[in-house]
Amino acid sequence: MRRPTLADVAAVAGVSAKTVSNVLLGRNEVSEATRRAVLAAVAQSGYEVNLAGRGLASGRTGRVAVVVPNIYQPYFAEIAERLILALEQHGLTTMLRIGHDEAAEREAVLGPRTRDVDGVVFCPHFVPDPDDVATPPRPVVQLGGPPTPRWDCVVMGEREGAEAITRHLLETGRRRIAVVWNGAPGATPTDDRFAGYRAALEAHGVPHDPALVVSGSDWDRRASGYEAMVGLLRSGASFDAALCVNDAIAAGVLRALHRHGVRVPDDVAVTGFDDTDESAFTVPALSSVSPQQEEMVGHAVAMLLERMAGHDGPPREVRTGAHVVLRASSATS
Amino acid sequence: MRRPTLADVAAVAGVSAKTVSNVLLGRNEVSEATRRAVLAAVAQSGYEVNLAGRGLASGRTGRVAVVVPNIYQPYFAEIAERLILALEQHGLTTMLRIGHDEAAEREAVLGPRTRDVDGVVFCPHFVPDPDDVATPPRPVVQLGGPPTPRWDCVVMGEREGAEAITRHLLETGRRRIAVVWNGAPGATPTDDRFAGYRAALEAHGVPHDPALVVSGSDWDRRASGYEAMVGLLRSGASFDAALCVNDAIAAGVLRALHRHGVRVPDDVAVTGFDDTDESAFTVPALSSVSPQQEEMVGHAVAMLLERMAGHDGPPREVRTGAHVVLRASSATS
DNA sequence: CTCGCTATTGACAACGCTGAAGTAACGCCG
DNA sequence: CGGCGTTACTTCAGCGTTGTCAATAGCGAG
Repeated sequence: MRRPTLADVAAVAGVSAKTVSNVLLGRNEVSEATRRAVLAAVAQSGYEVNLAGRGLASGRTGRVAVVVPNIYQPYFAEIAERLILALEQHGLTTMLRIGHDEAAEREAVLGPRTRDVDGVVFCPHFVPDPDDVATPPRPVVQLGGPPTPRWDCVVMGEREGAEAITRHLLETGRRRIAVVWNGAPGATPTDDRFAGYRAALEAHGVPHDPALVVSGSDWDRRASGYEAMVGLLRSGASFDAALCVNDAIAAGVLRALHRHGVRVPDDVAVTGFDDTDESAFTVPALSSVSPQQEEMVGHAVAMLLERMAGHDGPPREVRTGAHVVLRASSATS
Repeated sequence: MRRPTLADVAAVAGVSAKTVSNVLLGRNEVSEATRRAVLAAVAQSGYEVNLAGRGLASGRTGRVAVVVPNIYQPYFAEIAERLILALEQHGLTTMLRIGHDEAAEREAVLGPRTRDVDGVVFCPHFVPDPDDVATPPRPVVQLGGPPTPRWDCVVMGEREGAEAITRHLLETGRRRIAVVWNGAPGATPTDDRFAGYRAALEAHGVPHDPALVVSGSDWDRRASGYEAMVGLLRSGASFDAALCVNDAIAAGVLRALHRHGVRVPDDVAVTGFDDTDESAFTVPALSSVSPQQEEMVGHAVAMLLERMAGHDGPPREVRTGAHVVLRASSATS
């Protein structure tokens, strides 16, 4: 049995195909009586629009690409899930693209393989080279990371959040704060967090010791935090806190400290970032910085919809907040 | 500047649009010289196929829906990520659908909103009612959960894995094994795991105590495991092991035990399931059952591709293995 | 009663691509 | 050398929808 088309519905309702189309598109130039008749015919025949046909005729696809570095990290998984659901609310389907490495990420945002989408929401892991970034062929909204003046950006309070949690460490008496990062600061989307850390140190007149900055080989994996912390312990450096770039890294750090008999928070306070579901369940529970994901996603979707509707102003930047969530891992020693 | 079409490429190459199409589709009725000329013209003009047009003409979309209950759980996140990448290898793009609740899951697999896809890969969380399940309007491959005789299934060794890890607990002297589940056994896709547990008990002549079976309110969240274990502790039941339905639940259980001063593994051994990235980083590290995800995904994609290519045999069932990974949480007390 | 306006609806032509079917040109065989 | 199968390509129609614009009806004003 053939899938019903507009023409079939039209025949049932006794109107033209175009009128059915108008009803389904919510055009207002349809009388109430016709609308009802058409909707009844649609329901009766089980009609569902064919997106290929619509796409061809209208030039829009009803699809949006969401580009994230991965989804094994709860932070990105949550973002992606929220985006999928929010976009679905607006009748848009999501094409999830994984920007594993720099090339994949670039390709997903700018390249032709992400074809036939009306827009892109982009959570960067690599920092796009500003000179290199061509104007994308469709609306792009960036979520997180340092803002690019190339397209609309939603920025969480990365700097503020990092500054606040560092301040918390300083105020509870920590002075030698190790930094466990996901790459050399200066080339990651988390540079703003690092800047926040530096600012807090400075405000407290505590010198920054580069020897306390470490990073693992594989960004964002728990194993990477573990490895980095083991390296730091072996180096013999002394420290009384570990500021981790995110919760996954912090989980690895906690494990490394536990394994080496370092007590948390008694000997070393540990903090994470992102306040993922996991942070409440590590042992001890992890202090973290909570971004306002709901709000971030809302802004991103709103801006993308505006752009897709034709808004053509200059790139915008929306800032959302972040607040510190204190748990046992950074309690006063 | 208008996006180039087949006709534009054809003009450059000096052939008909259909010939360009043939080249791009890999049809073999094209001479080598023409093929080269066409490919050069494609490269020169920066042509990219318009999927709406292709879809309309060919009746296929090049899209596949992947339905998972959520992606905040690392297990499903990994599955989804692997599927996306594997399907991409075959030129298919993925529409990720979240089957939050029973209705959403049902709708995503069978319903019309998952429209315009050539096939579906489905990771069940709810058990579809066999009588209720209509024949889906497109190929479906199920990944995990109890197999349905309705479509192709890839089953991991759920029963065997659960039996093996329960046996391990029994062999290391545990006798009162609490079961922390994600719902009442009998109505979840993890029933096979429960059956494995029962089988192991029986083989060892250990009686099953229903009082030791608990489950939290919100399946699969760490908080749910925490809550369930707190309840069990309060009940005053005595037990020397906790068999958890998955790693997330186990993480919550570990936390609850830690909080109540119960030593793991000395007083109580804890085991998880799925061997997610997290399991190596809990304190203590979590024994778990590792499914062979790579293999599962490979089978699923292969079967789906066959179906999409028109294979029309009866539903098939592929079984993959599972093996126990021992870590500190279940070491001999 | 007629004109002109608005509100509603319809006819038609795309949109870009591929399947089916057709057409040359070529080589091979009897 | 004519017929025939094969190869390499082309022509044509149509997939299901929407944008454009024309057509019609209804209605109030003059």
